[in-house]
Order: sequence, then structure tokens, then C-alpha cells
Amino acid sequence: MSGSKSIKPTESELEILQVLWEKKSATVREVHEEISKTKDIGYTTALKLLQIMFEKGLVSRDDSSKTHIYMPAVSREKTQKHLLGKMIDNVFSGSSTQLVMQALGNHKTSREELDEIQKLLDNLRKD
Amino acid sequence: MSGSKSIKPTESELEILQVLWEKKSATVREVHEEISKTKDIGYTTALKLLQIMFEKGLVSRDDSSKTHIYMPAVSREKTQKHLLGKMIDNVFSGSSTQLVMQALGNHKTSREELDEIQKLLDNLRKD
DNA sequence: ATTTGATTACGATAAAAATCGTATACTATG
DNA sequence: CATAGTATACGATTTTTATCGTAATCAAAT
Repeated sequence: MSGSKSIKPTESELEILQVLWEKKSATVREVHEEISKTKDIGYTTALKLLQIMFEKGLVSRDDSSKTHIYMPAVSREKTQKHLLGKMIDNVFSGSSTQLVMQALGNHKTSREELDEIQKLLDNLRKD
Repeated sequence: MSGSKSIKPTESELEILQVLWEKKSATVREVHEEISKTKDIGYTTALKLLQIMFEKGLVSRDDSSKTHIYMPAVSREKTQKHLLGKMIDNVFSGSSTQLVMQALGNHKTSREELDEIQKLLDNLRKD
């Protein structure tokens, strides 16, 4: 198989992916500025991370002009799915239900969100 | 604050915690045997991990007899909660609902589990 | 008491991740 | 075209995690 990539971004890499998913594409400077809002990090560190992520295939880039432009190479959904599965295995001994219950139990969820989940639940029941 | 521990077990540490949560307490040998079922790992590696986890405060131990007995020092629930929160931040940009939807959407969930979730949902709505 | 088997302690090494300093290259502008 | 400013490239270092070999310790059986 050519697919079935081993998506396993580290925590720092995830921070960067978040920015890229949000902005669709960004320069190193933009990424760095965004990350800097919540964390102290050098410019070249961000650059290096992006370069490594490029080698790993986590991001793609347009280097046709001097200032490279980076884009996510893995979709948010696939990554979420993958990491979620991992977490279910690692932390919830395989029970996605446990995870859902835990997630719903802790965080306060708005009426609208509950409705949304209800809708999904109804749908799942249908078939 | 005295509490608010920085629970951040690595993946290997989580494997071990799973075993300890399950068995309540275990010797190095028991942990090693359990882990060995799914993974190739040396005995001393397991030992060392347990020792490190002890230093970090992730596990406690009874070393009154020669064969030490290890126990989890962090609760399953707290750890789940913590890691879940982290994941929601890191990967779902803060939306627990997104996480729940994703989790429900992917894994096939049995009727019984759906019912369980439904019950929780009803409860959350009440107030 | 001596040997044998099991256990922990310790330290070394390897591998992965994160960080940054410095060198180099390119671009625009004056 | 020289220079100032901004980028990337590269490599060194540090930190964290994972792994294991070997030595020391202890208990039980002979």
C-alpha cells in the first residue's frame, strides 16, 4: 500500500499544524508569530521544525519564491482520527464510549452542541 | 496550589499504567509479562521505566520485601481527563464536541453503548 | 556455608525531539 | 552595484525517552 501514512506528529508539530490548518497556508514568519503568542520560541526553531516536518511529509511547501510558503500535507480530519484512535487504545483501553462519556462529562457543553450530538446519535441508531 | 500535578506520561508509561490500573498492583515481572504480549521489550527496560515512573511520582511502590510491588499513583480518571483536555486543545482547537463527533463517527459503537451515551446526554440536558 | 536463581541498582548508549547560533543567499533600494 | 534587511540552510547542542548489559544483593535450597 502506498497510503496508510504513519501520521504521528509530536506536540510541537501539532501546534504548527493547527496554525496551518487554520490559515490554510503560511510563511515561517507567520507561523512563528502565531506560536509566539502562547510560547517562547526562536524564529529558527520554528523554521527548523517546519523543515523537519517537510521531510517527514507532514507539510508541503511552495519554494518558488524566496519566502517559502508552507501548507499542511495531512488533513485535520485524518490526523484527528488517527490520534483519537491511538488515545482510545492507550488511555481508554479500547473503549471509544468511555472516551466520549469522559469528554462529555467534564467539559461543559452548550445546548446547541448537545443537540448536534443528539442528531448524530439519532443517525447512528437508524441503520 | 499543591496539587495540579503535571501528569504527562509518555506512551510507554501509559502502557505500564494501563497494566497497573487493571491489576491494581503488580511486580516488575508481572508488568513485563503483560507488556510482552504485545511488544518486544527487555525485563530491565520495564524495570527501569517503573523506576523512572516512581521518581516522577506516576507510580508508588511497596519495597518492604525484596520483590517490589508497584501501584499507580495517578488515577485513571484524572489521567484520562488531563490527556483528553490536552488533546482537545492540541488537535481539536478547543472543541470537545468536535472530538465527540469524531469519536462517535469513526468507531462503530454498539446499540448498548449508544444507549449509555444517550442516557448521559439526557442527564446533561436536564439542568 | 555455598550455590543457584531471581531481583534491583546503576550507568552507558542510542534514538528522537527541540532549540538555537552562525553562515550563506537572495532582494530590494538607494 | 553596494548595502541593509530578511530568508533559508546547516550543524551543534541539549533534553527527553527508551533500551539494555552488567554488577550487586538477597533468599531459598542443597
